[in-house]
Amino acid sequence: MNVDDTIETRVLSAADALFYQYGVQSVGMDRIRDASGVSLKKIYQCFPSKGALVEAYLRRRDRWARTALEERVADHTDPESRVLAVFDWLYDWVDGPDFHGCAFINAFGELGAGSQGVVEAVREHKSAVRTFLRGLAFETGATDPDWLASQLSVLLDGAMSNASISDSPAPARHARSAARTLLHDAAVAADAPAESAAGPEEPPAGHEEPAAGPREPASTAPGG
Amino acid sequence: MNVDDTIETRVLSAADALFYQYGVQSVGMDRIRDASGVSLKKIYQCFPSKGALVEAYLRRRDRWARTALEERVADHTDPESRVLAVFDWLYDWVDGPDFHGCAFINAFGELGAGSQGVVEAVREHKSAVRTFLRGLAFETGATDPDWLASQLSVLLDGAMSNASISDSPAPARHARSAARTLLHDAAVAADAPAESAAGPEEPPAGHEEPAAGPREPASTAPGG
DNA sequence: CGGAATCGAGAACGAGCGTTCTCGCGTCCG
DNA sequence: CGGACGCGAGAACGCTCGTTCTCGATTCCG
Repeated sequence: MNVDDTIETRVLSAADALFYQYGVQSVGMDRIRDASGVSLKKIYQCFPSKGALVEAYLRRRDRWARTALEERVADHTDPESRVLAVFDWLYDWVDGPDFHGCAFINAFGELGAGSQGVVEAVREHKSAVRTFLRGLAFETGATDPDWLASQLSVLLDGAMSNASISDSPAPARHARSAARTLLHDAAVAADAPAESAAGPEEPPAGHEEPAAGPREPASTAPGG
Repeated sequence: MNVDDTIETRVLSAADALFYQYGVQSVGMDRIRDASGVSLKKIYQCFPSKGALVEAYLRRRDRWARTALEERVADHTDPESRVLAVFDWLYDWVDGPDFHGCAFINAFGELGAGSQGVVEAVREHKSAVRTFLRGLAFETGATDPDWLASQLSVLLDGAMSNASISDSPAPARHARSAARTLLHDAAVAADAPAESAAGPEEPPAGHEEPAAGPREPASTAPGG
């Protein structure tokens, strides 16, 4: 169907579908051969090892997600709508039949402590998304676009995990409404920086430190 | 050292440390035998298969996280402080040297589509945490404690993922500040339900629907 | 003391996987 | 026409892993 129907593309498409649905370690090269119709010999000519194929899979996902995000955001001009468009895109993706969580979070959890290339690809993707969010946050005139972008990034990842586990798109809505509240709060703080809306003990600027208690979870953790 | 030093406990402790740090599929039973000092024969007497050991590991993590959360929250009486204590606990955990993300998200991503027991354990844990959050949200007098609890759950999971990937405890702070904003917003909405603080087009109650665009991500997705 | 049960260490077994090699078969250039 | 090359299908190899079996050694109870 596609004009770009090279061997590399066919292998990558099959690997993407299988890796994303079943996980990397559960999918063998023979399954990729069966799904792509490309012999093992040619697969290993394009990708010298399974690890290289995994990294190419992640880079492909990164390109896809970034362009999809940018296209979806480009439909809006209002800064708030542009931010919320991210979460609308998330909803549509999460609501689709073949959503299985964030491929990068999954790959990191599965192979994190053992594959340098995977760690790099995951970090690159997440930091690219956050950079993109930072630009959107800056457009809204938020007082601290970096902080707001980090919060939005937390919402994005959390919504993907929650949606995958609960098998429901509702977390995308929860994240969207939370994002809207954060946007309004940042805008309110930018309009009236002298005082926040509520809270009897509130430093006017900056984000206060967490009160680090004496507990050390590692000592009582099961992993200790 | 521990009084409860049964064979089962020693096996579970070793399995917990290894599964959590390296992932389930990357750890073989021989490594658990070496780490626990319990022979394979006795391990298989306690746990009839590796899958059973994995499920016991997840249940143990569930008990640990729930009791740690409850203890930490019990130190506070103010409803807002009780909610924020959850994120302070998260910060301490995430900041520890042996934090490797959420064991349940990791296990689900790794084994999700293939192990019924794992899926059940993960869903039980996540729904238990959300029930706990719902109780805290109810105490704050929020208009929609269910919705607020879902938002907090998204923040929790997102902060764990972000912290694990970025290898930094900062996402816990981002989540905490976002949680505080959401709390204040919910309280404001409860105090003055007629009108929200900002936004020219705002339904006063309920959470609006996302504008589902004509795009279908599955068609342009790499997995399609 | 004696036999029976238990135990730990490790071999064994079967399966799966990543990667490479073999072997026919078709194809293309001289 | 002919030989060298490329190709796909699949076997083969080496490794790992989950699970079970073997085999001495130890221990426990009558």
